[in-house]
Amino acid sequence: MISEDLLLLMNIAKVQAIVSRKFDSLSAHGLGVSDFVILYLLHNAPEFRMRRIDLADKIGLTASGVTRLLGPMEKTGLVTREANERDARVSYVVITSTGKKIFQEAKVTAERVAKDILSFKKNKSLRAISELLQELGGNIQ
Amino acid sequence: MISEDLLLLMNIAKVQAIVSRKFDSLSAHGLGVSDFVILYLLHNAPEFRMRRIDLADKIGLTASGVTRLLGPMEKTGLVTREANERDARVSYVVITSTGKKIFQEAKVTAERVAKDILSFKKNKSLRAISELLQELGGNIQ
DNA sequence: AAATATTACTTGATTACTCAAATATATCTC
DNA sequence: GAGATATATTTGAGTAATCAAGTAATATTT
Repeated sequence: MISEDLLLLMNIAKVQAIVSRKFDSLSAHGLGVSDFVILYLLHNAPEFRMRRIDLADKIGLTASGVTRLLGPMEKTGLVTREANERDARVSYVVITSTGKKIFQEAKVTAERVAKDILSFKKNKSLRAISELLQELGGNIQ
Repeated sequence: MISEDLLLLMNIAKVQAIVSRKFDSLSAHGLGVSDFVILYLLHNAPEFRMRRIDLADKIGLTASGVTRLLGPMEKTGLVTREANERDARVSYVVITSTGKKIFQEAKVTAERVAKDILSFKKNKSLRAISELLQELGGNIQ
């Protein structure tokens, strides 16, 4: 009927939909999942800054999507904007100290959710992806 | 800094974002990814019909989301609505012959995209999920 | 150095969802 | 069999993204 490849990709989509709803608890910190990942990336970036385009690439969204996400984050003071002296097209995103603080707080929540989702994993070594997806609710066949 | 579990989930999100953009080619058939999956599930369901709630569960979305998706699909004649004689709360979704035809056409496209995305997989046996995600662009660290 | 192409980013219009609440029906409990 | 609870679905309001097109600056070609 349908290939294993296509099935796998449909199941990744399903798992992601389920998982992203579980991360709704990040909203207690005023963050969506993508906001959290952005803060994570900036927190680990050299000088706490990245170009928008590199951020987009790293997080797997389009430049447009990143622009939309950053708007509210600038407004609430999680990140700021800084120009590049050599190239006026570029504007860096920099995480603020508020951003770092919120990230640390949200990380606790996110880790708890992640642990909860993957709790069945225990000490077994890494399984094949389809088994993992199966256990995560990816059971389209 | 951050657990492997959380990293894994962030990478699933990233991969899904990348993959779903690649499936944009389904729009040539007037479908989004979720529309395609709905048609697939109905196509394989007994009597080509499912309750909305079961569809939601199977696809991994909320009942609300399913309602929103089905509206346009009813309008374009891919599916119809049928009542349950025993339980007036329930309305079945049934795939139409048009829906079946469009599904078969879209399946060709979807299979091509899936094959393209997973082409590197070749005949190797299933790899561990993080390696797979890595190859799919899930390289957040 | 002028013309062309490329890159970084933003914007307008749209889609695909979410949650919380509402509605309607069915099922349980006493 | 009346009242309380549970289930299936829809709706209102909002969020998180998309693409295509636009702007502005830089880099490349001629």
